[in-house]
Amino acid sequence: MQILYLLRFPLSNFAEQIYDILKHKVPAGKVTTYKALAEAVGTKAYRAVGQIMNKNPYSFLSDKRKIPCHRVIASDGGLGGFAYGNQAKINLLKAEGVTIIDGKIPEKYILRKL
DNA sequence: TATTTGACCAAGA
DNA sequence: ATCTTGGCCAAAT
Repeated sequence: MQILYLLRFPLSNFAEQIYDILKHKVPAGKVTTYKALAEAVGTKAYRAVGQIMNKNPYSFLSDKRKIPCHRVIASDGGLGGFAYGNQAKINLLKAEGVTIIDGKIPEKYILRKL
């Protein structure tokens, strides 16, 4: 059954690495950036990271693996996007203790090196 | 194989 | 503090 799941949601090595790093190095109460994730894998594909978050098969709603894609924000402290709507992203972050000031995430919450 | 598409980023004649 | 522009590159088409 595991194999069927993988066939249904084939992961490139790139996406898999991003998910893994995000899942293991960004705890609740902290956030990271698209850029930091890309760099952690040794690439400048910042935008590709966003696409991967958008389409990730491990929806935090339906899958137990719960890749915390709501903890990924833009490099300038802005929210970035969220597949289920930005308000949902804000709510999740707030629930984890991340306060948003004036639409931006304060620097103290951001992990820029992974 | 070629072109288009982004939840991006940095710089600014 | 905004807005624009050119660059970036994996995935999707």
